[in-house]
Amino acid sequence: MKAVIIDGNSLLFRAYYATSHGDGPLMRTKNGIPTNAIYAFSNMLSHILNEIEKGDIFFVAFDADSHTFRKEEYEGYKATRKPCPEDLIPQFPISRELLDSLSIAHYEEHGVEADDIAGSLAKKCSQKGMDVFLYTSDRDYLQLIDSHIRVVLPKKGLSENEVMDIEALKDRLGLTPAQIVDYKGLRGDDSDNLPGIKGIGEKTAVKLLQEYGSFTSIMEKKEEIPGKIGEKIRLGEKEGWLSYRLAKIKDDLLLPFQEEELFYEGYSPVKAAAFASQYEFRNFLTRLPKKLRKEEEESRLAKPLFVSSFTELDFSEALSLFVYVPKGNYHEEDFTYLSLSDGKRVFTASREETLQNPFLLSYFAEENQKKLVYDAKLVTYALHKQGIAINGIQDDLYLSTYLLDAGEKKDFTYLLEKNGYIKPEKEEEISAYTSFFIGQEVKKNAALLKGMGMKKLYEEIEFPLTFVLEKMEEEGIPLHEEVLNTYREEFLEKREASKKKILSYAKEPFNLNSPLQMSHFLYEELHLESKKSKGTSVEALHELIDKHPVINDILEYRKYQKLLSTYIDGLTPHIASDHKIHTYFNQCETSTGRLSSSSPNLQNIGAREEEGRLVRKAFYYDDPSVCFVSFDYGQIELRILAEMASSTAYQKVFEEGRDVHLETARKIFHHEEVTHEERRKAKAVNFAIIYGSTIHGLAEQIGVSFQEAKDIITSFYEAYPEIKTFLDEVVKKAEENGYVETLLGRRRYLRDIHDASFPKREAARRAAMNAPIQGTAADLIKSAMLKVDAYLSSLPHTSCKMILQIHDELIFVMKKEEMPLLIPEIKKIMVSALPLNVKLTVEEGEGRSWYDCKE
DNA sequence: GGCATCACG
DNA sequence: ACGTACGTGATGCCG
Repeated sequence: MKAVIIDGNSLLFRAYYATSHGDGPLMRTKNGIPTNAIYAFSNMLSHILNEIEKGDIFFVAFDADSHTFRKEEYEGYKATRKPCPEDLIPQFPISRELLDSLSIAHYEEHGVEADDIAGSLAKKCSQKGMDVFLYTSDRDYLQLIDSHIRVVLPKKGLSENEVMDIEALKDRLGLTPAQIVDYKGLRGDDSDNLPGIKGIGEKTAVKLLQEYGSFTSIMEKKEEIPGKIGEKIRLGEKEGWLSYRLAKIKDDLLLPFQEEELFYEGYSPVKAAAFASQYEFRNFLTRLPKKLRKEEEESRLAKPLFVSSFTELDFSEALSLFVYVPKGNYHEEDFTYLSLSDGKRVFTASREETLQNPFLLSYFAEENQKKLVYDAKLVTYALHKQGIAINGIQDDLYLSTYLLDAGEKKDFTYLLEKNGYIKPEKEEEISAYTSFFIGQEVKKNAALLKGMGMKKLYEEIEFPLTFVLEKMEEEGIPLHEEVLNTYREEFLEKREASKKKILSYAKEPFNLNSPLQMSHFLYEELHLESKKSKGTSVEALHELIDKHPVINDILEYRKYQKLLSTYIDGLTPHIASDHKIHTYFNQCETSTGRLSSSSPNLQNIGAREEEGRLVRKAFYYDDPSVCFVSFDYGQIELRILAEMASSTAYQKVFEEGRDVHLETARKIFHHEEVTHEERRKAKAVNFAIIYGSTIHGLAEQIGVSFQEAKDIITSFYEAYPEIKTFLDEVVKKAEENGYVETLLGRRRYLRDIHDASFPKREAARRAAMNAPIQGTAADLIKSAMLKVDAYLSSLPHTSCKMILQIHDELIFVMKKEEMPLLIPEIKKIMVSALPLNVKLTVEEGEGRSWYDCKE
């Protein structure tokens, strides 16, 4: 049998320094609690756990505090130690939580040190014939070694250890275990501030011990020892004895427990999961050995009661419903399984079984039967796809998990594992287990969201919005393939012409799509040079534009290649059998609260350049009386900045309907008459402010010197001082709380805000400044979408549908005859979607195709 | 699967 | 001494 005994303090210190940097710990939770030592310590523990069996002794000893019997006897004890690092202190109590979460025994006692506790236990275990392993980085422990006791010292990388037994000790130091104490009596110990005998160093100490055997026999024969050394011993006798006594680890403490109480019985995956979740250790659970899971816990967790009829479920409260679509592509693929659970029992049905079960179908349709789901948008779409009506969805675990921390993983297999469940393999099992735990997680999340001030954001914005997005995805947008085909011809021709020109400058043909080969062509073959960038990006190519005619051809080639690959060939396969594009509006993807769009992305269809914009001509309705109508907010992020910063001067610009970039230009250039160029620069300044840009970044962007950029920023903040105050406050908040928030309380955590690396920290600061602005703009348009949707739903006969959202823009399909009623109403709803002080404007455009919506 | 590039707000 | 605008998704190389 094995006994593993750990010096918790020693290993925590070791763990701390191994994972710290000049600037402090390398890890913190999103709330700023340092966790680096705990993390490394937990890795050590899981390492050890992988090497023990149930029934072995597993025990951790700690120092209770610094008042020990040694300190009592000798005031100088450990007096030369550096103070404990500030960021390690809060990790001591957490280390106890960690051990408790793994059901590992630990003990500390006022007045004695961890060594004494560990030493006393080790001796007892040794006497009982157990193999004892003492884990520590403190070499004092070497004195405890005997035929059963070994000391395990961590090596540099922490992943490797050095095991010291009697043999190894003799080999390495030439001493027996008992002589470790003798040695310290003679030599002293700098780290514990033990003086030893003055004038006796390493060499002399070892020599004396080899000659006389022990400290006590040296002292007995002190009068016989000749020369200077004898003199020194007699002179330093008192200090020697003191050091000898203090260096001796107690091995006869009376401990208030029996060894049998320390047998390791395994850990509870639930408790371990709760710890991992609280301190944000993502891989913690996966590193723990499965064989040490507590069985009763595992069975309680992993084995819901499977029932064969869904009528066996308890319907008195909301049921959890999970719908499994293999790759999540619910537009194209059918669901394979769905599961319902009341928290104890689980019922699973295949798609075929579902469709043949009329009781199940009527349960789905019933509004009064409340359902808790993971991804309500998917559930609704997947069921609608089979012609199944679904009502009464009350809560969405996917959405609430996203709101709690947009940066955290939230796919259901991850959540299953994180909560201590085994990782199911089969689709049917995944479905079953996920439905099984949705209920309890949804409740936990609701409480968390409430505590974090996001209850309203969840209940009144995100949750209802998911059904609006579902409708938009189902509705889709018509795309005419034959129009795309005409563009394909045109773009192909132009691309090939450019390709031919480029290759005429090259020695031999090469792959123009390869950045590597392209840069070889530019820099090696043509010997082009530029001051700054080395790559082949648009910016880099512009640097070279005057040096060689091929650059323009490359830019042309790139343009048509992009259009062809992404917007012509990329879009075509997404045209569904109804001749429409059904994009996915991802509601839980971005860190700021924006939506994103994928498969295909309809939020980045050409708009800035004419040829890219042409693609929009392929989006139109066959019925000529049906139009695209777009509404976009003007300078939404700048207005929100003015609002959040409470800058009345900046708000006034908008209130009076003035050109904001022109006004900024006047402020930063200090004159009324502004040139085109000055307005362009001012526009860049406004963006720079929103993006938290540095002076350097701005200088780079608008092509002025560092000093000029600095003056510009200074002038901007002189004109609008509240904006500087606001941005400073936001960064301060990020540093203090670990997160920033939008007007509606949406959070963004910035873990890198305390990072040791300067660039990472700076990036986090910029993100901190931008997130409240971009996120509040997202809050605003989401609120508008809900209100417009409610308005359209209130109209009994309208055929108008909201079909797209592009961050600051909403696009509708509308019958011409309805426009006079709907357009002003939608505008009104959008500009008043949230109660703000700053004035909002919405521009509207309409036309047969998407292209025609803007002039 | 990561990187470079480029489309959008 | 470091390297600089925020947020996305799709495509095509390359190892």
